[in-house]
Amino acid sequence: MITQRPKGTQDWFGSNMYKRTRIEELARKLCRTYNIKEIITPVFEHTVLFQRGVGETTDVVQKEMYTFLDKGDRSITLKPEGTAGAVRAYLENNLYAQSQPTKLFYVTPAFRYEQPQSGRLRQHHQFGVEFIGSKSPLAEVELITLITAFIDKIGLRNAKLHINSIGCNNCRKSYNKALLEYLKLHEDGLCPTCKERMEKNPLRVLDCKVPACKEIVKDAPRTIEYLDEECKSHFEELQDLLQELNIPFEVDTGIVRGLDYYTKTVFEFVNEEGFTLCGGGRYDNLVHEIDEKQDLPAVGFGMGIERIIYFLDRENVKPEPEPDVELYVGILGGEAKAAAYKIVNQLRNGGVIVETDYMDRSVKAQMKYANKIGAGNTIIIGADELDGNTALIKNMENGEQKEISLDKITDYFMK
RNA sequence: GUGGGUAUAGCGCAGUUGGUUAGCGCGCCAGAUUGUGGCUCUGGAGGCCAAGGGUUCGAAUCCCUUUAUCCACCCCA
Repeated sequence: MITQRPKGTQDWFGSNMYKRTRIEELARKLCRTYNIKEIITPVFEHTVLFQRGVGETTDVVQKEMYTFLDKGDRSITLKPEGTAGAVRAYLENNLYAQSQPTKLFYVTPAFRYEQPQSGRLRQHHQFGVEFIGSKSPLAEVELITLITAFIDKIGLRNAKLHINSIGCNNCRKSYNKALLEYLKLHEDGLCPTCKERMEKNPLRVLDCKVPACKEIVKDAPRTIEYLDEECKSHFEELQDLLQELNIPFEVDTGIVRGLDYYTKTVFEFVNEEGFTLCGGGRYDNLVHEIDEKQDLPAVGFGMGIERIIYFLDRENVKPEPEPDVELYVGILGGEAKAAAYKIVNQLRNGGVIVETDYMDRSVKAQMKYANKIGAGNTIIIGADELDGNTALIKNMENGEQKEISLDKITDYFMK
C-alpha cells in the first residue's frame, strides 16, 4: 500500500514524461508569439473562491472538490480548474490597473474527485489561457486560432471545433423563464437533484445524467433561441470572423459546459467520439463575481495535457524521440577514473550529451551499456590513452573507429 | 453513483476437468582466451500466484469477502 499511488493519479517518467515536456514547451513557445504571459498560482485556494467562481450548483463544486480544513481551520480546496485562481490573482495583484487586455497562460495540475477511466483522472494537468479585458469576439478568435495552431503543430488531425452561445445575464433571464416553464410541465419526471436545481439554476438541469431527465431535456428550449440583440450579433460576428479566417466549426446548441461562469460564447474541441480535448468560453461576469469593485469581460480555455497525449496515441502520432546520448566515455581502471571524469566534465561544459560508468564495469559490460542507452559514440579512457593523449572513438552505428586527440573531443561534436 | 473485465518474476503473458519442484518471452547479471557493443550459445538471480477466509487428502486453479486496477455509462479536461 505504501508503494501505491492514490487512485486516479499518475507518475510521470520516461517517454511519457518527455511527451508532456514537449507539449508544455510547445505551449510556451506558441504563447510567446501571441504575447501571452505565463502565470503560476497556488495549487490550493480558499474554498469560497471556487464556490463563488465555479458555481454552487455545479457538479464540480457539489461533489468533486478536494476540500479540507487546514490547521488554522481554514477551508481549503485543491484547484479543480485553472480559471478561478488566475482571475483571483489578476484581481489581487491589480493587473487590471495596467493597460488592457491582459493575456495569461498557465500549466497547472487540477483535482477532481471522479471515477477514473481512460482520459480521466483525479489529478490531471491543464494548459489554459485567460484573456481578460476584451469584449470583442476577436478575443474568442484569438484563443481559437491559438488552439488550432497548437493542435496542428502537435500533430493532431481529428479535433473539431464546436461552438455555441448561452447568452448573457439578460438573455438568461428570459431563457431561464422559458426553460423553467418547460421543466415545470415535466417536473414529476425529474430527479430530486434537478427539482432542486431547477429553481436555482435551471441551466444545470440540461446536463443531468439521469436518463429520465435527459429525455425531458431533449426537447427543452435552447439558449440560442433566446439571445438578445447584443449576444446575437456577438455570436454572429464570431462566426463571420471564423469563416473569414477559414477555421472550420460547427454550431452545437447542446454545449452548456459544466461551470457556471460562462456567458455568451462556449466552445469545445472534440474528436469523432465526442471526447473533449479542450473546452472554454467567455465569462463576462466572473471578475465582478469575485471582486464586486471590478467588472471586466474575459474569455478562456483549458486543455487537458493527458487528453492531448491520449489523442496523440489514439491517432498514432509518433512522438519526437528524446535526444540521444552523443558519447559514452568508458573508464578503464581505477587510476584513470579522475582523469576520465575530468574529460566527461569538459565535454558536458561544451554542451555534449555525455554518459559514463558509475558501476565499475568491465570494458565489455560498458560497451554493452553504451549500446543499450543508445549512445552515438563511445570512447574508452585508460592509462594508455592518458599517456598518449589519444583514444579511439567508435561510431556505434557502423562500428568505425577513429583515433582522436583527447583535447579535441569536444570539437568532434561541434558541427 | 451504476455496470463489466482483470490481478501469477522488473515488464508482457501461459498455467488443462484441482495433483507433487509454477513456466515462457523480453529485461537484468555473468561467461564463450587477456581492453570494445549489437547476432548467437551457455549459465545465474529473481514469485507469500493481490490480501484475508473457506471447501478439500491436496488450491494459482473452486467458493466468499476485501483491496487495487482497467473499461463503459455520465460528466468533463
